[in-house]
Amino acid sequence: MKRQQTFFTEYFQVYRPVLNRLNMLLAPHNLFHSQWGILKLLKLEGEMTSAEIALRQQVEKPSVTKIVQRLVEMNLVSVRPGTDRREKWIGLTATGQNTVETIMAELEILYCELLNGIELEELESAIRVMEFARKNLNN
Amino acid sequence: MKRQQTFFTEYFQVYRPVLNRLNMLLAPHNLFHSQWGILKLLKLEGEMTSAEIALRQQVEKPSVTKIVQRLVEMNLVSVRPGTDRREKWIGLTATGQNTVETIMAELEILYCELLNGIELEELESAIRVMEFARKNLNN
DNA sequence: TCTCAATGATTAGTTAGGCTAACTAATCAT
DNA sequence: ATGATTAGTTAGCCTAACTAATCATTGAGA
Repeated sequence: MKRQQTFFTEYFQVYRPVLNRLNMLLAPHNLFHSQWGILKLLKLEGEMTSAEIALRQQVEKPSVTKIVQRLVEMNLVSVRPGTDRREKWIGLTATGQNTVETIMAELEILYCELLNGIELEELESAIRVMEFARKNLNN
Repeated sequence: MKRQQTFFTEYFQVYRPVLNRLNMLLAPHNLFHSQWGILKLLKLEGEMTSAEIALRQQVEKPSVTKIVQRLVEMNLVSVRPGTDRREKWIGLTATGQNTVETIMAELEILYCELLNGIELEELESAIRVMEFARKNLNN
């Protein structure tokens, strides 16, 4: 088997375990993985429209609508109309900011634990490989 | 942001694109990602029981039951009773073997394309990092 | 030997989170 | 002004996961 195949085999093999662990960490906050994905995006990049979230998360717009509605109900994000009145700008509430920061701190611990003992240089290589694949996929 | 966090951020960010691409490749074979996961497992490791598939794929047993039922309907896997009559051994049919081989060949091309230009040494690093994380997660 | 807890698998029912198709509302370009 | 495009939503479907409960079989101990 080619090493490229080994890479993706390993990639998929580690996905469920890491997802399960992530969901365990999110459960006390009543959040699921995809909700967290959007919250983190809004934290890192500030408010944006549904369409942009969809693009960034590589899902269709209706999927975003549904998740954002839940996040609004939970008072983690809020929506304000844009000057282009078709647009709705979605951003974190104060509660949302706090929640994201708390979870990020918890995640940092988890992630460091999981990779504790890995050489930094290897980590950088791994990051580069995945960035590379993602750029290739976007074309 | 710590590099460990960057790693996992990048890891999750590449998941949807790569999954979408994989599903595109699987669609002509009328397969979905989770079905493919089980088919590949059976190809690499030979026949096994539902319980073992569940363990290996890190999902609950009822999830396996449902997917295997579909694969049996599609004549890709078959089930034979074990000497312990509670057990059912699940394995690829001849058709299943062929299908898996075909898809593996297609995937090899895709995977090599996606990583074309990456140094082999970097690839090895990335594989090691993910293996390492997976082992850590299993404890 | 008989009982009963443990194990393997299934059934039933629920949920998140994807999708497409079809829609409304607003904007833009002729 | 009007036709096309864009942003977002709604409705309805599907996959793929989950839990709880059930059935059948096994094996170990009284």
